Amino acid sequence: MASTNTKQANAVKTLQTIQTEVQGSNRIALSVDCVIFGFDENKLKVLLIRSDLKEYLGKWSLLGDLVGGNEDIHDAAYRILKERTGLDDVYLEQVHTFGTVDRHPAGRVVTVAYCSLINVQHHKLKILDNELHWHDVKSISELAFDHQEIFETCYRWLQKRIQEHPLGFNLLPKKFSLRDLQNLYEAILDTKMDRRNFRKKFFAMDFLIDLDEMEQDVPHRPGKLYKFNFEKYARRKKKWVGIDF
Amino acid sequence: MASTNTKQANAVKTLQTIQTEVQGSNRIALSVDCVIFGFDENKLKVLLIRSDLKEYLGKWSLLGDLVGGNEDIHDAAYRILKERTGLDDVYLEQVHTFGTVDRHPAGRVVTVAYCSLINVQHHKLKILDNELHWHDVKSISELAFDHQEIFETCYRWLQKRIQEHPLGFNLLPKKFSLRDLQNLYEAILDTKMDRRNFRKKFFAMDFLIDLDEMEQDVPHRPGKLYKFNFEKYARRKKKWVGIDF
DNA sequence: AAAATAATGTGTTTATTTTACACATTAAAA
DNA sequence: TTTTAATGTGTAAAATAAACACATTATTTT
Repeated sequence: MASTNTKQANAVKTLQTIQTEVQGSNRIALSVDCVIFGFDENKLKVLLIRSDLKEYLGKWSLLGDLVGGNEDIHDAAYRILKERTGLDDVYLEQVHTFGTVDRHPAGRVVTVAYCSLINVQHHKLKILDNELHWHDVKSISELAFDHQEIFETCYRWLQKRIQEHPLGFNLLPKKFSLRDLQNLYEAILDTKMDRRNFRKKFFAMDFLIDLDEMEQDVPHRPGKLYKFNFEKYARRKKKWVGIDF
Repeated sequence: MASTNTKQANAVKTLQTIQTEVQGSNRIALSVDCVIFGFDENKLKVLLIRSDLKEYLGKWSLLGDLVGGNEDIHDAAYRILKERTGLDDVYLEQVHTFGTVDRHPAGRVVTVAYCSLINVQHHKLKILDNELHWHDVKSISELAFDHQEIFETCYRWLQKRIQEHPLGFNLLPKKFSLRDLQNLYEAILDTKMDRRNFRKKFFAMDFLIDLDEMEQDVPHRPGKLYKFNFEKYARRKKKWVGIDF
């Protein structure tokens, strides 16, 4: 609870003083953990790796690594993604920082959780590591460290976020049908929606571009393909006040 | 961009190996910065302190401190609040972590930003530090370090958050009038609202308890006083899906 | 004491958004 | 050719949000 270095709270400090503190004994290992979501076979997946630690053998864990002393935390997250998935043009967003004292058996490690959404099809071409596995989010349990908590925080974040921002399209191929899109939302939110109202809603938003193409090789009547108009979305006038607890 | 310690990505590591890394050279100073909001004279305020650093003399900065090597980051945030405001039963929530390499002149310091909402009346009794000042959020500029960016991130967070959660009541006295509440929302969201619709909305939510008391010492017809029913709010059934970009 | 003032407190109408719901169409499969 | 299982579309009802005006009350002013 107590830190050693600021009981005389308001004395004016010199850069010298601060430097001493910053280089002092209470420096902490900082890591980044990535919760990498994918969407495959109409199920929401998360990419896990068998724990690095022999002590956690058999447990799955998030993809993480220490942040370099000279490395931006955001860069660290991208580095991990690149190393693990081979992808470098991915959606990535910081979610939360976990800083309890005993969360890591090796010592004090504070970790910053990032969420990433990737296109599994795209990724499959590059995956090469059989310690990695796409897990169905519905059957996640008993992760190593506090990764269960981190995962749950990120999953809740995704559920909320996807309702307010067009993140989900990062999980789909560039061209998708409205059924694909609805399956995605239903999988992430774990609910069923009315097909007609769902379509009406997205058409009304007017961010979908009709590609005048049809699905190929589907075992039923093919649906039309669309892509998301990110440019138009960026230019939207954002709606504002609406109190709703 | 590169860290030294995980190029052989998938080798199984022992606790020993990890410990070496965790105690290694890339440990980082971690700090917490608190964006403390208050509401006074119908204006949203933020509590700032003259920079600790002589080098930043004249600049205002957020209230922060290094996190102790054995201190939970959340505890660190509470500690700072307690030290600076004398208050310990405050609303506090983590917002974002800022981790660019050069954000602090004294060396590598990654900082976790927390937002706090406090009751200024309550706080005034305990304030004792004339290096501290409540600034109107509308006239914030040129803060020390990257605190301008941190502040703006937290302010946007508050604007969004207050529309979805009953945070705002932490800024008001326990007993408040509906006019107080509307003034609060108008100040935070920087907008005007229709009084009748505002009241209708909050009454419909049914989380306000009518105290059967009136305002005292106001230079006009006194309004009724209410308090927020946090217990009932906690038991609400939360509404769910509603896609709206 | 009366009149003027400046706020509180309330209700209705309209527009918008959301929900519920059913049938025709198309391509693949049988 | 028939069957099947999906796509594609429209409308009515309900709920929510927005626009809007007047009576009431306590204070202040005259």
